[in-house]
Amino acid sequence: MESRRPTSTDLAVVRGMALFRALPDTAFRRIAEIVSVADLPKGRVLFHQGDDAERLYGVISGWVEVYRNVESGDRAVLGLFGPGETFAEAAMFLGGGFPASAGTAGPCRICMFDRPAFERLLVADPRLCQGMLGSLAMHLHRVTHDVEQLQTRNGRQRLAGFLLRLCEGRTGRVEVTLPFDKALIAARLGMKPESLSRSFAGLRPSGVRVAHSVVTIDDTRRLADFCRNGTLRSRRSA
Amino acid sequence: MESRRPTSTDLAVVRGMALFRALPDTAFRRIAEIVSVADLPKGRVLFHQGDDAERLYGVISGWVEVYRNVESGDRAVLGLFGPGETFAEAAMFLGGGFPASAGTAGPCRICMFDRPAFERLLVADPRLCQGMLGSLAMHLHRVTHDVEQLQTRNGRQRLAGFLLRLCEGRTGRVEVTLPFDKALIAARLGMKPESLSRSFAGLRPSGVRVAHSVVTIDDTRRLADFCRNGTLRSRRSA
DNA sequence: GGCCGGCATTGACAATAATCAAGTAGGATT
DNA sequence: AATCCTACTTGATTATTGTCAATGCCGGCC
Repeated sequence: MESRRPTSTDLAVVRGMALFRALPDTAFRRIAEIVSVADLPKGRVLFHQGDDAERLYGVISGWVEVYRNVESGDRAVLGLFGPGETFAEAAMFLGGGFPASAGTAGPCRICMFDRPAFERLLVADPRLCQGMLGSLAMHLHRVTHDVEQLQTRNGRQRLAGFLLRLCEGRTGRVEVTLPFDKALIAARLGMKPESLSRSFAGLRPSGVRVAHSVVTIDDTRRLADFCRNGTLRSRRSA
Repeated sequence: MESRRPTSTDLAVVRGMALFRALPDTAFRRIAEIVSVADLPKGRVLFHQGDDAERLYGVISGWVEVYRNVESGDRAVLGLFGPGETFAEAAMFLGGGFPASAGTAGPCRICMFDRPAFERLLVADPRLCQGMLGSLAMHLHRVTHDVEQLQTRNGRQRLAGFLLRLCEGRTGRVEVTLPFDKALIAARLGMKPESLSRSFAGLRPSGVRVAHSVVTIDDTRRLADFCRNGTLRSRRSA
């Protein structure tokens, strides 16, 4: 993988990462010295599960997919990471092999920190340590949220939740563009592509229409309601 | 909740927790000074989601259940913690409210660390910080594993995996005792109690028999095989 | 012992999702 | 324009799970 020094625009993104946000400028300068970036096309593998975890990664632009191949042959998508997000912190911290694989879900620019250099900074700066704790805690929350979704919601509801997160706070009538392939979305939501198609169809009564990769949501509140209560009936609750 | 000072046996368990394992004795003495323990009956709530995260918890003996109540009325069990394990680290570190609730899954003895005192030690000792990072990383792995299971395996397979973990390395013909209610196991595996019953029934052909809370596994290898490959057919793979 | 209550199982059915097999629609290539 | 390819959709069928209702089983309690 051909890597190069970061531009100042790249550095601006790195500066905003949860890991480094709390650092004072002087400490961040050390970080800036050890980061390298690379532009990658879609479908490139960053690391395989089992590889030595010798790097920490971050996304400058585009999306990265973290997944595991299970023995039975299929793939569990554990996370999708976008601009400003870091991943593989835990693996790098624990050392040993990566517990999962990662690859690009589209063309993207990533940044990397070599383990030895990063670790030197980590032990030397308690604030970086705090940042690392914060990052891990956030990842933990996110994954925990996935467990909750998988345990308590059906496919349609999980898709509704996914679409609503794409809205990023906008409400009412919203049009969003799916940031990656539907097959990947399906895997991310823990279902097969066929089921995703049918789930989209099942959301039509809740005001969701799809054309190519553009999704129109008539009313985010209505969709949020469906996400919670399942079918269109309103009764039921604890 | 009536709490008291830890006995030396309690402290031995605390000493072995991943959070503190790497600390030298002198540093651990500080920890020992701020820990308190409490004996609780089954069904006691430790904290509710939303409560101020003012404590870090650990289990001395028994089992604690961490769960979330979702709007639609049902409950997602996010984790079960046994002797020597800590939980709520992330919440305590991030501050704010607990993202989930916790309660005892049976009679148990827990230990607690108040946030202000613990945080003072945390910022003062990089090794404690490392321990915290290690703990969070482990939790992250565990939860990630749950996502993988939920995404790629059906109920029977997840139950098989659960039983195998109860075997703790023993192989061949093994007899295990379920450490808590079946309703809780069901919730933990992301299914309804009825489905758990049927899953147990479905594992009979793979050499699993249940009586009360005692499960007999004819051959762990056979069960592990089922856990991977699903049905009893042997074909298929990547 | 007989009664009661909680947990657990079973049965019948509906809902949800996987599987297998065609089909369709774009986009790129030639 | 004809083609090919890939991503996606749809249809038919089976497998898996949830739901609701009924029952069984065991332990505590009178």
